[in-house]
Amino acid sequence: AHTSDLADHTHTWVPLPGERDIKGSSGRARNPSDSPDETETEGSPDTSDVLQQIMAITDQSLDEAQARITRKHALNCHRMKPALFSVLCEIKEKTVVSIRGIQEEDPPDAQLMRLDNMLLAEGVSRPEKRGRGGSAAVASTATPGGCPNDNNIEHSDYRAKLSQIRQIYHSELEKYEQACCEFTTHVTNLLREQSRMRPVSTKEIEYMVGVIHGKFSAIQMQLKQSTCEALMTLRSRFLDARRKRQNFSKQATEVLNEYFYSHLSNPYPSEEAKEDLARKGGITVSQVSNWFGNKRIRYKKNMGKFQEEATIYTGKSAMDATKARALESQASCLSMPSPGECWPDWRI
DNA sequence: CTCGATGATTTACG
DNA sequence: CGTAAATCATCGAG
Repeated sequence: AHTSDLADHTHTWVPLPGERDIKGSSGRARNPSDSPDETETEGSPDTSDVLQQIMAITDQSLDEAQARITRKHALNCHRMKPALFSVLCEIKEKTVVSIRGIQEEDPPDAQLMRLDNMLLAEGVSRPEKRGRGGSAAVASTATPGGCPNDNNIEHSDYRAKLSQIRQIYHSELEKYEQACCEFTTHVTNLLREQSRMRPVSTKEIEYMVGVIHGKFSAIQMQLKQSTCEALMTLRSRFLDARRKRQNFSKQATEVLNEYFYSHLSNPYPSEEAKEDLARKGGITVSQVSNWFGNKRIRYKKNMGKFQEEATIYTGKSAMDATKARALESQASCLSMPSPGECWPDWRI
């Protein structure tokens, strides 16, 4: 009888003779952690259209204004003009819609900051200057430039697409910035022009400029959102790809099995051994670790299944005669239900 | 398509 | 941290 007084919970996984494998009896409810909403929204489709329309309208307005410039001039020189102007001033003073409530725009700022942070974290955002919205607080956490601890070399594909996204992002951003400037100039000129006809204070012009900037920053936010979406799509796709499995090459399997079966008594390769195996097999160290983890557990679970494989690979490297005896004993208990002492005590 | 093999991920433990 | 164990998700042969 196994004196399993409080059978220590250590990982000495030598199965005791009497114990059967109680597999799967701890049925755990799987949590449906799937995110079924993988919306495939492509880039920023309509923003540039909108922008174009806005610009078109502006141009149109300007053209019309120019077309009627003669009439304006006539109006300007009309003798009643000063009187009318003052009347307008008077009216305006009475019905003054005070320009307040300019200071909203804060609620969406949280989201904007979130997006910005994400873009920054992903390296899409350059350390660009951003004046608006009081987001100056976010600064110094970002790694400036360097960031040499990027350990994954095999991400070149990912990086390529990332830089593509970044490029698109910046070109679009620049476009918007430029459009914003142009539009602002247009409006400013327009208002200045009209200020000769009706009372328009510089303060109001500034306000309008502020409004315009607000609108454009909203567009920018849309841009950022689109970029974030693209980013997330790319990332999820890439992570999925990482999860996607590709069988190792024959060479890798060979090398791994060779090590495993020639170190059956202690199949726990050291870090150096792992590196060596990784190099020989053309895989990464963590893949080696994964492989050994899987191999150990699966070998233990069903040793009979690996008999053939074992003989193959032990025959190959033939070196460890002392370890091979473990194999011999296993061969005798082929498909017997008591794998008991067949197990050497791995892990000393 | 099914189904076992298998690489990767997650969870829990010391 | 590294590992065991369970589980996921794909591969690949039939």
